[in-house]
Amino acid sequence: MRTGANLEWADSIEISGLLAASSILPENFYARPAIDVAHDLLGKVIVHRRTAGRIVEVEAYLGLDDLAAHASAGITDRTRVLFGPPGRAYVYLIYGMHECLNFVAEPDGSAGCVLIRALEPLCGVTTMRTRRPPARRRRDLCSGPGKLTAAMGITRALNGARITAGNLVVRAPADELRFEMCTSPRIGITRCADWPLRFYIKDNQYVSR
DNA sequence: CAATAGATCATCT
DNA sequence: GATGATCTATTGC
Repeated sequence: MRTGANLEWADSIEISGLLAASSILPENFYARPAIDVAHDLLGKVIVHRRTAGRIVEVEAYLGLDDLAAHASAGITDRTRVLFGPPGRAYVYLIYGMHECLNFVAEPDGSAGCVLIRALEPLCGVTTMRTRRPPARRRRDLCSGPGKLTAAMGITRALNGARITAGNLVVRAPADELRFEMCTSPRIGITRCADWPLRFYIKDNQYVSR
C-alpha cells in the first residue's frame, strides 16, 4: 500500500531522472516565427514545481495583423511582454478565473507567442490531482489551457519570467518520441477564426476536446 | 452522448 | 459596460 507521501517522493525521483536526460531550450529557440516555435514545442517537456508534462497541443498567436491575438492591440501594460525578448512566459487571466500559459516568441521588438493548450502528465501526477480535484481521469488533468496551469501551479506571478532558467523551464527530452502533427483552426476565438494555427499530436489522448 | 448556463474579473471601449 | 485564447455541472435526448 503506497501512501500519498510515498507517491510524492516517487514523483520527485521521476523528475530527477528527467532532468538528467534532457536539456533546457535556450533563448534562441524562441527567437523565431511563432508558427515555427509552436511546431517545435510539440513533444517538449514543461517543468514547474515538482510537476512535468509533455506538450501535446499548442496554438500560435501572431502580431498586429492577427486580430485574435492580444498583441494586435499594440503595446499596452498587458501586451508589453509579447513585444519584449523571447523565452519569457506570458500568463493572463481569462473569463475571470482561469490562467493561460504562453511562451513569447519572435526576436525582441516583434510580437508573437505560443499558447500551451494541453499536456500529457509525466511527473508529479499526485500533486496535479491535489491541485485539480475535479479531474477524475489522468487525461483530464492537463487537457486544456486552464487545466494545465492549475495542475502545474502556474499563475500570473510568472508573467514575464524567463523560461530558460529558474522554476519554470522547457526541456527537450533525450528520448523524444516520434509523432505526426495535425493542424486545425484555433479554439474559442471569433476573429481570424479560420486561420490554421492550432497544432497537436495526432491520436494523442491528452489533447483537449 | 450534445448542448447550455453560470461562475467571475482584468482589460479595453 | 462589454467582452473574453475556459471549465464544470446540469439538463435533456
